[in-house]
Amino acid sequence: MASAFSGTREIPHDREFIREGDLPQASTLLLSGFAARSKELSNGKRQFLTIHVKGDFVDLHSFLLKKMDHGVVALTRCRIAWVPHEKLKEITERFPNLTRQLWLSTLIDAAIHREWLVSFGRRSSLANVGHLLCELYIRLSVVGETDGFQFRLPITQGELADARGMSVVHLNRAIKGLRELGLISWLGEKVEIKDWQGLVELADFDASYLRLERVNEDLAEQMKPSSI
Amino acid sequence: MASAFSGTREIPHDREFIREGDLPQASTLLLSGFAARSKELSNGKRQFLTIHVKGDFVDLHSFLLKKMDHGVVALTRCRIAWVPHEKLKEITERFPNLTRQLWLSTLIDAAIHREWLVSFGRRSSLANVGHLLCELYIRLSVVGETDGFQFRLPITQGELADARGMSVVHLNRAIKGLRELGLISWLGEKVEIKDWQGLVELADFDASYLRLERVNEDLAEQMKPSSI
DNA sequence: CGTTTACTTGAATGCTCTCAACCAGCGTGG
DNA sequence: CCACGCTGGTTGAGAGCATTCAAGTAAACG
Repeated sequence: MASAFSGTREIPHDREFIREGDLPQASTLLLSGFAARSKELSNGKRQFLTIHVKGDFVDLHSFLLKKMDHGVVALTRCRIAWVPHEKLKEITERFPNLTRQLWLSTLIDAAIHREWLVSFGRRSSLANVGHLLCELYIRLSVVGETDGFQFRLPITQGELADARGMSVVHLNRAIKGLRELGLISWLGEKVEIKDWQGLVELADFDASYLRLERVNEDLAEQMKPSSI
Repeated sequence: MASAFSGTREIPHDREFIREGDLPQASTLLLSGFAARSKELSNGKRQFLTIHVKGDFVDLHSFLLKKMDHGVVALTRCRIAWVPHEKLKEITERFPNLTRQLWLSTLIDAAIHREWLVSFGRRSSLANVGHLLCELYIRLSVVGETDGFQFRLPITQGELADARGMSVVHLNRAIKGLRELGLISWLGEKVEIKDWQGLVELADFDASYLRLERVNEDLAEQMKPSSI
């Protein structure tokens, strides 16, 4: 067979295309657009757990975890492809190398979770927001979605607030603070980091947790050709 | 060979036995005691990322992530065993089933991270602390370290504060609050959950993310006998 | 004993949230 | 074409939450 992926699909903006409690039979790769893993509390509050960009597996973990402990929502229109779990199982039986890369990809997700935990628990609100911008900048640049220090971030402040565990108002003021420090500019969907070094210091950002070796791209590459 | 584990060691209380930046050549299993993954900021603040109990792999992810993005500190005296990464590699080459179980174990770590993210971002301080108590209660009961609704938690409030992303004083008041609601009692190291249902509701706790199938124990079991 | 560590409490400060209002841009229907 | 309603961004104000500083208590230890 030519590819591990079994199909492709468009997801409209704002659709929660994977739901908490689901038992997916396939794992989903984000081909384009932005998505977020999301968890809701019984009081209606929402917390995002990761923001996904082009090239990310959004629920590779469901292959072994079976039941989704969170949903995945399309923050923009998204294009996705998917790999049946059966195929993943076959990969783990026959291709140890690729298996380790898939495993690694989920480990990087966990490393991102850990940085977020530090942001939520111990960073100031400016540093918290700044850290996310650093993370997104690096991840987007790896997949060729940046232009110098600029990138498109088609996400509302309400969504960003859910990604940072704060209220919209407070998030807005944090952005204002970063602007006033001359660290960033933000017009519509266009974000520009005006002072990378300054932002990195403010946010205590160290990119090494992201493993810039283009893991996900390599992954998609390996699963595409007739190697499987 | 008889076992994937290549040795055993005692770690004294309070020792950070794995450090951020390390490149471990082996992964560590906690045989007894409590440990915490820990990250420090340049301003000196500390954030714990998980609390580990008997039976947990504390740095299985270092097998593929190579470089530790956080340290691991012994909260009590600990007994550990370790598996060389070489051995893990061999396992991934020859034992797909065991490989998936190891992978799963790291996925459960990530699921715990996600619950903590929700706690930090969107739960009240009482619910945040309550949620950790629920989590620890379940995890300890799985490894036979509970007695009814009681368990030993030999961890200071300062450490608990680092695990919840709050100040000691505030953590202390949250515990006081839980006590006053009649949900728990806490004398020295003895914690008792007086009203499990009430605590679960307050904390919005759903244990399914922990995968109670005793994953880690099964794992240790499989790696012990002469199957490898 | 005297010292140390951990827990507890009070008080003041500062951070963050909610509520509320206002503005700008955009699409729609009259 | 324009008025209208909608969504998203921005700001002010007050209330409530969480932090820090400081002090006091209690148990553990040499």
